[in-house]
Amino acid sequence: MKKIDKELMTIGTLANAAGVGVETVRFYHRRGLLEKPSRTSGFRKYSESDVRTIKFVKRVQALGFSLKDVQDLLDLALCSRETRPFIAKTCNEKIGQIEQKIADLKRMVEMLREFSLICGSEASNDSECRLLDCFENNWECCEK
Amino acid sequence: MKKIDKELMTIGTLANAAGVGVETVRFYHRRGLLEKPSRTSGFRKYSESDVRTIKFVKRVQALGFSLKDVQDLLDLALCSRETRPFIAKTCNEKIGQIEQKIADLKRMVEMLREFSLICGSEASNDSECRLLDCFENNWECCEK
DNA sequence: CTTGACTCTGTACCAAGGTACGGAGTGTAT
DNA sequence: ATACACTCCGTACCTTGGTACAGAGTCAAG
Repeated sequence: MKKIDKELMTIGTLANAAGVGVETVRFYHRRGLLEKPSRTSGFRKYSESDVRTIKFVKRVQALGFSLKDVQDLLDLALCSRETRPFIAKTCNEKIGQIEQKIADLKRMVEMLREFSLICGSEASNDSECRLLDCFENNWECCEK
Repeated sequence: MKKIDKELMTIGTLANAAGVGVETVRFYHRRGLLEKPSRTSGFRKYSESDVRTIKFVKRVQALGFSLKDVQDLLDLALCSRETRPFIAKTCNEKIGQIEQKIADLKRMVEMLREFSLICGSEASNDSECRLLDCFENNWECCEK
């Protein structure tokens, strides 16, 4: 049976725990998303915190951010007197970007809802129109 | 001077108007995002509606959707009696996806705001913590 | 002390979404 | 009627974010 060290796991165990492939972990090293791990005799050794890092990467990525963006977030490194202004600045930039995206997505949902309501209901007419056209024409093309 | 036809422009004019490269337009043809244009003597001819299509593609794409997703939206083709149920279904699926994304992004913003407030303000302590850790530990690492 | 699962490094490959290039044809202003 | 910008098609190449070997070394159980 394999010896289980609560604190130090090998790359395979880490990958499994984080729900990614071993190659992905190594790729994240190359990209600098994971810091260089301690090694016992050539094998990389990881802790729970690495699992959390990878899960964080995956979560942020799923929100439409690039690995570069994720890196920025991870690099918001220390809460210290010197780094505070930079942290505040970076956070605010990122917040601005995300809020812009949320606003756009909301408009998109509005658009789809309206399209569904007007063009997808039984009451609508039979004019030929596409989502795109409806959007551009403020839905007039679908109304009676 | 080049003859300007209000209704029919060549690929270069289209690309320029839509803010993309000529090659991108041709690529969109290959992908089926733009329908086959009429041709005068071998040259593709486009109308204003093609400009709008490309802008739409770019907008939706910027929200984190793939070209496949964009194609789905564009293919919500006709408001006719037969296509209505399908339109309603597709719209609702897409709405669900987008709302999920919005919810995730909102949580992300919350997280960043809190981090900025706690770790980026003068009042915070000097403990070393990363965004990631703060997130995982419910911000306790940064509090006095 | 061997065996089998695991790890190492390096390089090659993949899909998406373009971008660039070569060689030929077109069209229009002068 | 010629120059020159624009277009055609096909193919090759680029970046991002991984995946997949190959060939060698390592660990731990039996």
